[in-house]
Amino acid sequence: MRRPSDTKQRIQEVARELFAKQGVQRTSLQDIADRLGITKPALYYHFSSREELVRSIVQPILDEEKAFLAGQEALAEVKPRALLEGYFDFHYRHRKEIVLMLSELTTLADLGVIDLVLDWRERLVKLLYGPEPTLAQATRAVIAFGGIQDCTIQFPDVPEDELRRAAVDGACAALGIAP
Amino acid sequence: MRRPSDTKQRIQEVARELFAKQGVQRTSLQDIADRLGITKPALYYHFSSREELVRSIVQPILDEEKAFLAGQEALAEVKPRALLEGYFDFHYRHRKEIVLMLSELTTLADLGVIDLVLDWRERLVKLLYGPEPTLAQATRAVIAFGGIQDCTIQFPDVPEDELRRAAVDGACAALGIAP
DNA sequence: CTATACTTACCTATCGTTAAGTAAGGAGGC
DNA sequence: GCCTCCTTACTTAACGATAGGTAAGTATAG
Repeated sequence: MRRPSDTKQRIQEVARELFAKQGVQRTSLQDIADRLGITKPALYYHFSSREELVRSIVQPILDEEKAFLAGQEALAEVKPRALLEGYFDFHYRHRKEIVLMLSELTTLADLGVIDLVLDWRERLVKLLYGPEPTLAQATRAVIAFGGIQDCTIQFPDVPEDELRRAAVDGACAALGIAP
Repeated sequence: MRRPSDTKQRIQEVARELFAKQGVQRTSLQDIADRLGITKPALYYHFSSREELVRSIVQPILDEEKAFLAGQEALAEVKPRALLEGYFDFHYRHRKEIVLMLSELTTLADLGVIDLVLDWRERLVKLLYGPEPTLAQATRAVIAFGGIQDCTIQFPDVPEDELRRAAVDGACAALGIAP
């Protein structure tokens, strides 16, 4: 037996980097292989297809968001500020991958990302305002959650703690609840 | 002489539709030509390249946003609510094209769209809070403007007037100003 | 006759993917 | 210590499909 290599992880790192920089669609397997100093078919030793490589990067994040939502829904009572903070933390942690997901939604349509994102928004609103929110409530929620997400992307140089406070305060103001 | 045709406009209509539905990158010239019942090289009679076709759809919107911002900056005094309403109207009017721009930012990197969008955000913040906004002010602005944009995309079935009131009210709340 | 608005045929480049071959190196028998 | 075997981790070569793009020819209407 030969000892295992860390090539699979390195492929994912390079893919993440290139996907974020130049887009999923515009990144060819050749680009990734060149960057690693290996050949294109070598990628097929580690991933059965290009799609599997993309999925291996995106899927864990989708699963984590799913788990976060399920956890919040299981609570007897939702605390809005805690929900917003959890939402911020998740999006801050994965901001790079989230940028690439948002900036190429159509590419990831095969993975069902679009429907998932729409579904999340709906469930988040319901967590705050119950099953039949008014238009005013729904718009406030879109502004608050969308705004938090935007903030994690928009201010790369601000320390996490400081940004979390500012973003969650802003979201609270949009929702009309005490910070 | 033969009379001019409206084919050029029809190409743009079909392109807009397909770009929005399946993405810019995933839409080939063949797709567009097939949909119109003409051949691929016929597109080259009306547009010198694929990129020129894409640009012909995106550029007018970029120009309009630029003009909107310049107009607001030329005002002696900026009225926040009026700024938010103007921002809403612009984004509502072009929401289809804006979806395709946002959902494929990397594809449009050649057109400089990413830098433009970042520049706009900066100028919008400065319109509200002057040249050196605090972090709290900058995050509020991102939440407010990003939120308005999200609302124009998120609620396709809500009448424009109703949505404008709800979205702008929500943005005002995020900014902490009277609706 | 001439400009318009195409079509037909074809080019080259690149894509994801596969088949087949190979160097490296630990495991097990002797 | 050495040989054999098998797995790991690749490489080389090539495939078919499809992309954007071009050159040359043609039907139509003023």
